[in-house]
Amino acid sequence: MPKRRAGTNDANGLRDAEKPSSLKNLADYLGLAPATISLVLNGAAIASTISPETKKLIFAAAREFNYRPNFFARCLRTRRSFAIGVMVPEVSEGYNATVLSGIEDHLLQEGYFYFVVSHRFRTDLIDEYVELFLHRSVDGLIVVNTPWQRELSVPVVTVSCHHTLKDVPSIVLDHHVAAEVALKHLISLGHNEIAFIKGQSFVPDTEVRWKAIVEVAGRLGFLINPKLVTQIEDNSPLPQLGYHAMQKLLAEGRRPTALFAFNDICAMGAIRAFHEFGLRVPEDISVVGFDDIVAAAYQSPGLTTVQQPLRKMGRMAAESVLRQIVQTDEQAAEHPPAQIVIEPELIVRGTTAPIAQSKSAANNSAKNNNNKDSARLVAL
Amino acid sequence: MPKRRAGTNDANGLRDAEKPSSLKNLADYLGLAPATISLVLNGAAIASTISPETKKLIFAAAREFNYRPNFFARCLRTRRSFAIGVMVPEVSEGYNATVLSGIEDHLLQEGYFYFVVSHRFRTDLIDEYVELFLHRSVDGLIVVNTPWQRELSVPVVTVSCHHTLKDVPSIVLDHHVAAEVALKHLISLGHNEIAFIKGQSFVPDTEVRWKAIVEVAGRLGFLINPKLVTQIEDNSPLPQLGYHAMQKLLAEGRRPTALFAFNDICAMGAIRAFHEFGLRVPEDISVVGFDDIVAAAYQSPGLTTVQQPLRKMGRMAAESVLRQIVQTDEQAAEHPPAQIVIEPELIVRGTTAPIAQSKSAANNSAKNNNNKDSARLVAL
DNA sequence: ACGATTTTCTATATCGATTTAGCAACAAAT
DNA sequence: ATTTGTTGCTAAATCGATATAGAAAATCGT
Repeated sequence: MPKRRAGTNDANGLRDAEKPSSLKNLADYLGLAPATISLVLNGAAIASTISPETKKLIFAAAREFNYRPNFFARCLRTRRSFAIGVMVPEVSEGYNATVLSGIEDHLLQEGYFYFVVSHRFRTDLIDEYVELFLHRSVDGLIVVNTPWQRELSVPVVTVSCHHTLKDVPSIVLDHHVAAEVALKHLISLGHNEIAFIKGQSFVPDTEVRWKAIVEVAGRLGFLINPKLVTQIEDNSPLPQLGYHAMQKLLAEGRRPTALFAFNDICAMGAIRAFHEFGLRVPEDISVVGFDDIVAAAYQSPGLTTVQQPLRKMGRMAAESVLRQIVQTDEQAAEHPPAQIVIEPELIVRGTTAPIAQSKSAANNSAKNNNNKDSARLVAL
Repeated sequence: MPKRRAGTNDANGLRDAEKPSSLKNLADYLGLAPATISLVLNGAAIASTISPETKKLIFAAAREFNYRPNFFARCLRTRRSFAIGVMVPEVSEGYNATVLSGIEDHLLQEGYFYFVVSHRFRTDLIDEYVELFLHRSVDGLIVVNTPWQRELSVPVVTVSCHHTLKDVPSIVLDHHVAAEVALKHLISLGHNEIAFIKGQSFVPDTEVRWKAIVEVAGRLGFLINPKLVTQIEDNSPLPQLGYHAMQKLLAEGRRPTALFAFNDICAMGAIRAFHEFGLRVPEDISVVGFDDIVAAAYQSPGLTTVQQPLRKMGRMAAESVLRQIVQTDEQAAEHPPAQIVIEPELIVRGTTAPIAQSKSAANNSAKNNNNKDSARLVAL
């Protein structure tokens, strides 16, 4: 049984008992060794040999003084920071922000914090930030929507990066399913002159998605007209990209009956271009976006789009890094990390309609609920 | 001059010279004391007494072995973490994400990282996260768009929190100017039946903004019709809020000629409601949003809105915390922290038009460039 | 030639925890 | 009465840097 000294007995003065915020002070106060307290508070195996009364006293004192072990001291000793580095092209972009929120959900719930950096597709920054992360001893890394080919000394998980590394798990969308639901939807509405906007070449999804579209089109017997395929190139999330792409196409005299855009943002820009050419959406031209960022539902009419469950993807990435981190500690390479393929879903809203629809309604939003399609219908 | 030992001489074996990643190893390699190296690499004042040749050797070795002081050891000793905690209601929401990107810009540039947490307006989470931040020894805190009344032991800066704390600097919008530009714009277009959507009561901007509107309306001699004022209450960033508010209003038989919404998101929801009631925007009803989130420009027609320079506000917040942090080290309370008031700007796009405009154009986007108004005109 | 400086570095305590090896005291077993 | 085993704890060595007081060697002044 430890002999507790009154706080006022302490050489340093009266109110000493009021501030044992370090382990040492707490130990002094309780008349125990720091080691004992640490052992008990951390629930170490050996703590089972400590007498229950002592434990009770320790817990009581810890609570009384609201003792929290110094984070850095602990990190230094245990080599764990309980921090994850997250790399995105840009925080303020809807896609990344939504993935982030999924990541955050899980990490905070598990007691981890995360650092965010935005590289804006500058490869020098990507490398630099990796170094900074390692220097901060993050316990793991989540890389979102970023060209990536590195294995690191800490666990890494990627989201939509399409790398070829064996030991880096990745979360990716099933782009074949995506292409299939979108094309089938448009084809079933009677569209055969479909324009496509491809993503920027530095965006990892671009190539994979386009290959999937080409492959699926072939399988469905749909002919892609190369004249209707455009690619955006600037590094900017702005709808100008889609706007200019479609302006150019229309100026060339092309008149597609539908558009399948690389993402919702350029779909919105494209719609603006259509309006300026006097084309109504969806009466004159149907538009399918990609991602289902929050703004997609805000549009009127709401944007029909291929939904990526971004939040879920972020959450899965977080789960995967944490799993690897714990695994490293316990049984290394037990479950080999794998690629996780996510199924997208077509969200049919107001920007798609059968070809050559009657020219009536400007008030269209309530109408297309009749679309018979395998897809889920979403009110707003 | 230090006598350098060859790495292979070392007791531990051959390739020892290849891994002096700790100060001690580096010291062994150079035949110097750790203290010497630390002093030199940190450019301490006393390092000026160290011979230039030795310094050169130290720098060379540090570069050769890519030496980086262990972050935690350093934090433990210096009581600085070079990390800032950032608290937002929700990362994935456009407003916060944009502020975040401004914060990030400046922090990373200055060698700081940041942790993000989303509290979703749960006051218990707000308190809990503050504790976690303090436990992680963040050097400062940036609190965005969050009810806040605490002073802490570390520097805090708030963005749009409207607290009354003397020593916590805050970045806020000038809501009087905001109300003025918006109301003047609508009034100059001939609107006198203006509907208002107020924000949720738990959002700090709500009350301040509404008071400003009332005050400015009075000054302009504009009569606010209480029957046209609605308030959203759910905690959800979704446009449903604006949608339902306007649905209800229209169902009651009210027919405002314009709407000034609390934010862009509910403006978009409101527009959806107008469409369903067969009202065209802007021909039948004008809409002014607030914030100018990225999606506002994507709409067609583009949303006329009061722009908050969110990114800049984030950047200023970051500048302010860092200033305080450095100040604490040097001359405490030299420049007393202040409230920084930011001027908003009206961005006129396509959702506002003169009252009783001819019913022509569905194709309206290029039109309103003729609006003579003090506001900036934005193409897309 | 001897103390006083200056130059150039070093020893050591510290930051605050974790963790392993092991000590003391007493009970049980032989 | 000695060995063996428990029970209940502690000492001391880390983790890797920083910072202060001061030591050893070289230079200088007289």
